[in-house]
Amino acid sequence: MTAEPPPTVVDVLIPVAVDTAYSYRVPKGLALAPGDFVVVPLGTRQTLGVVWEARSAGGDNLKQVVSREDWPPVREPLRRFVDWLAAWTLSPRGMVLRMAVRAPEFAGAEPVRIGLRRAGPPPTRMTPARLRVMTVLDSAEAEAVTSKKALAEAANCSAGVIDGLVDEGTLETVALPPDPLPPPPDPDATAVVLDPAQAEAAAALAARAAERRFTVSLLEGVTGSGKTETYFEAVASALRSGRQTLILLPEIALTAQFLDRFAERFGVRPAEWHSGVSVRRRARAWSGIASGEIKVVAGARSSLFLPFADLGLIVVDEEHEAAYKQDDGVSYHARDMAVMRGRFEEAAVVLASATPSLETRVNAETGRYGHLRLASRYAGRSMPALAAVDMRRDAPPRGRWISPPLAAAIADTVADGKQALLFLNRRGYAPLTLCRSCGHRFTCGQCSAWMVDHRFRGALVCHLCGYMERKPDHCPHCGEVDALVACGPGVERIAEEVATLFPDARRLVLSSDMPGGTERLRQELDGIARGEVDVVVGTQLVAKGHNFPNLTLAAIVDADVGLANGDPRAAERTFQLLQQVTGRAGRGEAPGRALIQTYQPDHPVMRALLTGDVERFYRTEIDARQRAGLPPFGRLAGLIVSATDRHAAETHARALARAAYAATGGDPLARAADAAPSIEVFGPAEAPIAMIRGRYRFRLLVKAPRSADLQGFLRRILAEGPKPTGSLRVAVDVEPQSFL
DNA sequence: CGCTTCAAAGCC
DNA sequence: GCTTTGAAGCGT
Repeated sequence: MTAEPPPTVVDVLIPVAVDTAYSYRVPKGLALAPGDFVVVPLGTRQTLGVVWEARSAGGDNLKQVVSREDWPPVREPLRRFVDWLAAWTLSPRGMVLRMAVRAPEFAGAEPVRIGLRRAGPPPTRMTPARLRVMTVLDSAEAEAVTSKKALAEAANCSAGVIDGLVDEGTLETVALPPDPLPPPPDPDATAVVLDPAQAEAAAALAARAAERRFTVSLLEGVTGSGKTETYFEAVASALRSGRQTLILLPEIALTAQFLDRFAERFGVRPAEWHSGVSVRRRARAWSGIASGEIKVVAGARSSLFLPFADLGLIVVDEEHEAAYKQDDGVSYHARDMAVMRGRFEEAAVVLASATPSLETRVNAETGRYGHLRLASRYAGRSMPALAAVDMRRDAPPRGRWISPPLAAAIADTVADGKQALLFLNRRGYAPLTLCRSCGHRFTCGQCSAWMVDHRFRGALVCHLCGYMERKPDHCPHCGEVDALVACGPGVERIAEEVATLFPDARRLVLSSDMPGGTERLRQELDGIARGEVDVVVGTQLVAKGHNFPNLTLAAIVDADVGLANGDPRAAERTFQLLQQVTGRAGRGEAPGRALIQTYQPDHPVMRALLTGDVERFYRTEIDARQRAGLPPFGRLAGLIVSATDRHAAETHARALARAAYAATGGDPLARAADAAPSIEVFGPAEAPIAMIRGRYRFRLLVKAPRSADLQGFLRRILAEGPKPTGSLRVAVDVEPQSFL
């Protein structure tokens, strides 16, 4: 048996928008294997890349690899995942690799932390601030080494005082070793108490997590059934077999509350991975995950690309959440990609939700996924009592939106020292402003949608394209002063109504456009959980996987919003959202109730919510999907055209639609249900335009009965259709479906 | 004829 | 994605 000759040529995938791996010559004395991080020349610059393939032949006229980075290599399952994901989303492999290597790029730059310790006699000139610093240092342990910032904080002085002491020679700086990693989560840290239904599901999941085999399970449990505690037992099982776990959460659900719950069960918090984590901590986490020392990561969708050494379990919490869809750059659905990552890693995947998506339900029903159910609430707690308020009969006074029955319910709740949640999926004060004198409607100059009154900010904002202007005091059309009227409610207006009705109640408005970003939002959510608010008025983000133990009333201000917006998922989304919101009530000791204000109490979505006949709702929706050939039975993809110029985006989208119809032999710009034999294209007329991060997006939906048809078709129109120019970009977003 | 601007074409 | 390149636009 002869030893394998060392590779002389390597194909290196580079994290830029290129699909092919480039070949480089390996310099003598450098041993390279697939997965190794390398620095290679690219054009005039040098860049980081990953060895994708290694060969031992030819390559004389190639450029040479510059060096090898001493980082843990990208393991084969992750490399295959990158390849697969790129093929599935029709994006360049380099762009997918980019998502996996963004963190280690910072790793090399991790700054050394500076600590301080006593080094000499007290300063000649002692001041109160200096004395405080000395006291802090003396009271600390023998090796009193802290960071400068921490020391300054402890001594209640500025960092300048400490610098002064260093100059005097009283203190000296030392390079701190990196903080030792916290101990691994302990599967036996606490005695676990589960009710029989939970215990049964937990045992099944734990068994799968111990199997070292790819499986997918749907954990479907009503709100408050203790899904989290149940899947924690799968985590414990993975820990016992020494394998790692990834818990995927929608970004917003990654709160202190979740981490604390984890810590209660396992003794320590899991490693965190989301946009709010600092570069240094991310670099630390990255290497800990790659080395296998970090056992459990709780992360947002970007954590799908982490370099796990031995991933045994992936939990996707709130699997139905639309937030799992990544829509810029590479478009992917994190839940589905989690399933595929699990497949490549031979890991168990658990999808958890109270209101699973239709495609996951179907996958469970057909036996492709395992199906575990928790039908009732944990610890004998009951589901909230549900009631509809028929707005045709119990109408609120003119210009008000809180009906008398709802107002009474809020009054009872607050009087009882409990919390009430008013849900309305509409940001701002009022969705429409018009002039009482001439009837002029304020519309967006850029995209003709209604301008939404944001009274807190004193502005009119277009929710479609983001255009914003100061709110004028006179009508721009007829010049009349003080004639502008706000029509309809937004959360701000509901909050105003609450203030009028209950002046003494502590109120909080939560909506995604709130200043302060996700960090502030997390704090507010934690604040509500601590009972610092009486009445919360919020948009959909209050629906998301948060536990408010003191909340006993959940009310839907207008349940009909979103039912008639043309989205093929409108009914499913509305049902999921409202079910999640009503499920917020009564999670603690006290029983909860939910009120649904609607003008259509007989609508199937309301019926399902009110009667709790979820099965019938799913049945109806799944049948409708099957008839329409939509996912999970047919395939749907979006061609997303985006540009900084609206006209360019629209024109290009139309041209692409034309190319698509031509390719199907169909009739351009008509809904091609009958014209196209196998591919159906919904043209731009059906596609909403939106502005995200300064770019107009136009979406062209393409429908096909089979995945292969769709992939080939998209490839063809992308190759043969009009080429995007300038700032125009085209991305492909494949809707979730069964792909296993 | 030079200088700026902007989109297109490679990158091994 | 980034860098180079080359053609078009504009002014002297």
